[in-house]
Amino acid sequence: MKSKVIKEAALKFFTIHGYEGASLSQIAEEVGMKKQSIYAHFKGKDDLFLQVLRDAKATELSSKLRYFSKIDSQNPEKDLYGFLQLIIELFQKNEQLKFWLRMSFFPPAHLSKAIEREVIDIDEKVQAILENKFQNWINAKIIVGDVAKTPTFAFLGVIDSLMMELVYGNDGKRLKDKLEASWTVFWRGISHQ
Amino acid sequence: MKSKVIKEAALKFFTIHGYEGASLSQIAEEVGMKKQSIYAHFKGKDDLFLQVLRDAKATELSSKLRYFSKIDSQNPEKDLYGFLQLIIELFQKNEQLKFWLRMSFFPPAHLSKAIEREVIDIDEKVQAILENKFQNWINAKIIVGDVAKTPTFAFLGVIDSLMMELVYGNDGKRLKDKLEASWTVFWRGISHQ
DNA sequence: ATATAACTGACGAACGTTCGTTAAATTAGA
DNA sequence: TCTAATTTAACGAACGTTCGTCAGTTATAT
Repeated sequence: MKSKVIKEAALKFFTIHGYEGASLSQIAEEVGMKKQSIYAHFKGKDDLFLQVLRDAKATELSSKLRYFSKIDSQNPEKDLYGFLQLIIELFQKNEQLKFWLRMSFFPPAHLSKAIEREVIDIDEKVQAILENKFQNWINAKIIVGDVAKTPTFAFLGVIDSLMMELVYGNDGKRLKDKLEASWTVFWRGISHQ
Repeated sequence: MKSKVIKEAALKFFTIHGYEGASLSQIAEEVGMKKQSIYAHFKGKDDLFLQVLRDAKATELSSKLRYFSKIDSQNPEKDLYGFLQLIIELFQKNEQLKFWLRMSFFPPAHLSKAIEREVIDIDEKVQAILENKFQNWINAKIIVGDVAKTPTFAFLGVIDSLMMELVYGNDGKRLKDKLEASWTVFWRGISHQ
């Protein structure tokens, strides 16, 4: 109960200030208690951080898996663009994806190994799903190409650029323009014409 | 002279640990002196950081401008792919681009405004150059499209995804694969066929 | 001799963490 | 059901350490 509130505050400050920049006293103050009281719920700063990390991972993974299981996979144009919109939605609905992104690329040094493991775990799962779907679309001659790896990696690149735009600031116009441009060129690049 | 060595050490630790995670004593030890001696060269941590930031900005901007002034702009396939390779080279030659990337997206909170100004400054310059070149290529019917903004933003997206891959780790194979995939799809997406 | 750059020493503040204590909530036994 | 024992969650105080910073002093070099 209370530990959930602490984790929410921790998520916020870890996201804004990073691991080193976020202090337990800040987090505790946000919740309305003293920093010592955090130790009644967590073994220390690392423990708190890793629990926040694993929560964020679980949220992100389940969101993506749910999306892939929901779609019928017969219309790549709709399915893939919908996936990009899902990411935008995830980013704006909660802070977990932004936290995840920050820690994926700039982890606290003494926890980088543990973080890397979690990141690779998600990345491989998503990549495998996408590669499978692209292979089916190629076989069905819905999109062009011979190996599924090319559109998969290119699409992962579109996702990366979208996330960079999301984290960059909240210029909604610019986000929309860049997404539209990347998507237009990407789709033209993998579809028959 | 010595302040250059200090800035190099500072660049290293700011890049690895971020502003809050990097300490003056670490930096001084790397150089072989006491942290108090840094104050003979810089007014404080912020001053050191901002000078490192502006050095990184200058390096990045001049590298990119030099590239654009060097090419003949008659062969977009070669020019654009060459620009991507320039970025890889910049990333591996010095740490400044990685530092720049980290601080662009996750700046220390109390300096975020000053950093944002510098980032926008570079971004706008590069974007303007690219947009101009793309417009010329469109007019010469070398690439498809009606408005230059679309390929420009899409290419900026490819750059973003490339940088994410560069910062992600040093799996050279994966970097090569993702770059090749993104480039293949991007080029097919903007070229006649 | 003057200026520059390094040093030692010390400062207040903040950090994460541990301790012992208190008060409230929960459980156990009669 | 009433009481006693236990657990939980918060607290103030303090720990040792590190942080960035400043003042005064010594060494180096022009």
